[in-house]
Amino acid sequence: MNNNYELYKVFYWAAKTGSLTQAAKTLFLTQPSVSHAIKQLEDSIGLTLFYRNSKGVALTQEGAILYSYIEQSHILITLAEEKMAALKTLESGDLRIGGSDSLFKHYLLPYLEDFHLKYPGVKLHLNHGTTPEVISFLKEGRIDLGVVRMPIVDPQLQVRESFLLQDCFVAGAAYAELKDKVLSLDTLLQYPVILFSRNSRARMTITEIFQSYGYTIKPEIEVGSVDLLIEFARRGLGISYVTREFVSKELEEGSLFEVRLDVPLPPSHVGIMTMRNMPLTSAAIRFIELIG
Amino acid sequence: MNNNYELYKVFYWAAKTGSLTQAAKTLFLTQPSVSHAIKQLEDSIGLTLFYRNSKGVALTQEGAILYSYIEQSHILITLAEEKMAALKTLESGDLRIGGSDSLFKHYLLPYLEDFHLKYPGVKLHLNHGTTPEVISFLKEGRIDLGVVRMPIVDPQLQVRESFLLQDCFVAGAAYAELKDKVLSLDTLLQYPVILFSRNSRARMTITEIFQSYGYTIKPEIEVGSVDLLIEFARRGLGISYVTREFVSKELEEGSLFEVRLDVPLPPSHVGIMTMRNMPLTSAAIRFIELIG
DNA sequence: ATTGTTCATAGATGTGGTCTATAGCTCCTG
DNA sequence: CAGGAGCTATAGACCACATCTATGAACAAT
Repeated sequence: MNNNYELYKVFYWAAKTGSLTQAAKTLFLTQPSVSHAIKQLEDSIGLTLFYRNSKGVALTQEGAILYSYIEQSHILITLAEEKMAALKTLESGDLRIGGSDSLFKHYLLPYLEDFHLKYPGVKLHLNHGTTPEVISFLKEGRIDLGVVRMPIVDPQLQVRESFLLQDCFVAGAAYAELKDKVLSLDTLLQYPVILFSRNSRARMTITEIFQSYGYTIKPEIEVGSVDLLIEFARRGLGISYVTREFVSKELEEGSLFEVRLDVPLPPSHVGIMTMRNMPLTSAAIRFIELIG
Repeated sequence: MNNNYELYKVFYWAAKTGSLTQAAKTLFLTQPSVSHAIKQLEDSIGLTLFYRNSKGVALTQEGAILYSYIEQSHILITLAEEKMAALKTLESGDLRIGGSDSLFKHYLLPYLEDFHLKYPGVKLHLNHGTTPEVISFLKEGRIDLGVVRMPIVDPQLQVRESFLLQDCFVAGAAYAELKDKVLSLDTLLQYPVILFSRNSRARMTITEIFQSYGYTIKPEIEVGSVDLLIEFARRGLGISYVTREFVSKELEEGSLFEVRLDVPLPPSHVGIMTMRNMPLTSAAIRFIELIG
């Protein structure tokens, strides 16, 4: 017995409606097709499943036993189809994003809020980590997409450039004398510099920039979060290297000002990473469109 | 979404084996057929279910959710098919028989034992009742077949003639003087007659026979079971009208003897009744063959 | 490089699911 | 009792579509 499952669908409706004619209407078939399908099923099983009379059909004992199984099976398939539809329309599902805390807080938050309002059925899972950690999350399949600073070079990953971010040095009132100056790199190095402690993209970038000009940047203070970078700068503990967009509020209100340099600091994109050649969930696709 | 269930079978095996090629082998298809089927399913659902690589396929998040449903569904269908096979081969099932106690005890018992030994997986359900009761059991679908005395005339029923039974009058030692005589009906009526009390086929038959000869038979004693008919005759309380085959033991051992009459008592068949135009279960078919 | 996997694609093929038409049956109704 | 209105079964025709063969492309391993 290696039946075409389609026959069970026909059987289900014939049994449920008690009529081959009704089943045919439900399935958009003709009555002879249904009659034929039922006969096929009966032949392959080797048992009579229905008795027929001029009012329709009724299950035999054995047909009723079969129905008790097929009914359950049909319910599951129906649930599955409903679930799939829900996943497709984002009434349901999961979206798992990896990234740094600061990107979540300063850059992704509005998008996350927006997405959650539009698709409240989709559960959001945020996993923070450094860029290499996020990449391994992706490769392990623990997240659907990663949001990190460019550049990323990994043949397994597909990276979409998103928002442009500009890092810069900022200071607070304690260094007000620098407000209208344009500093050279070696001048800057005479001031205490506050850098992000972890192996972040930004930390690597600024180190490389100084090296390319023949200097070595050594922070006076290292801190573990962007919030502390900002806070320390405000309190006059030094000059922090931060992403300008993350301190826009402080720059506006004047609690921080940008320390300009005589060399350009290259901007960097936020990259949306996904696994190359791996299909995305509907939720992930939609979220990336949203950021787009 | 109104999918061909057959696609889910292909999906199940592709997911389970993690390989379209393996799934194809399992399903006795070619790999392109499976590939095509999966694509069809994905298109109709509107979601990607697998990601493909050179090692095979793996479920996406959404595919995994679908699989969790389809797997259960598949298990149920497999169980259903196994159950059907068991029903067909009589490893499982039910056989519901209606009839009189005396027929069960004196006639069907060896067949029931035989059947039960051959097919221990089939549960036997015995429902006793008078002939009209058994007929309604049948029509209500509470039994698969009825075993009663012929003749039965009912257009809804199909009746197979089975064993031939011969009713006769028997007496015990108290009436030893009748042993070698051949009695006329009116002579017999001078003795106390013991008849079955209920509206049995045998009771009706003997009443009609006497009436056809112009006599009325009125029992001295009426009893409610064949066992009592036999017991009362043995104890000399009268002459019992019983089925000869049911007292064969007593006739052999001499505790009862047949009272011969000068008129023939017509034999009657045991009839196996089933509903006309209603398919029988495998168990019922097999049992009827066995009696055949 | 070469070989052996994998899945995808294109196009040919033919099977079998579906159709139309019709018959047979039962029940109901005027 | 004839006629109609349900129902299912059967026969035969047909064509859609599931499946096939052949091939390509990508990747892994040797």
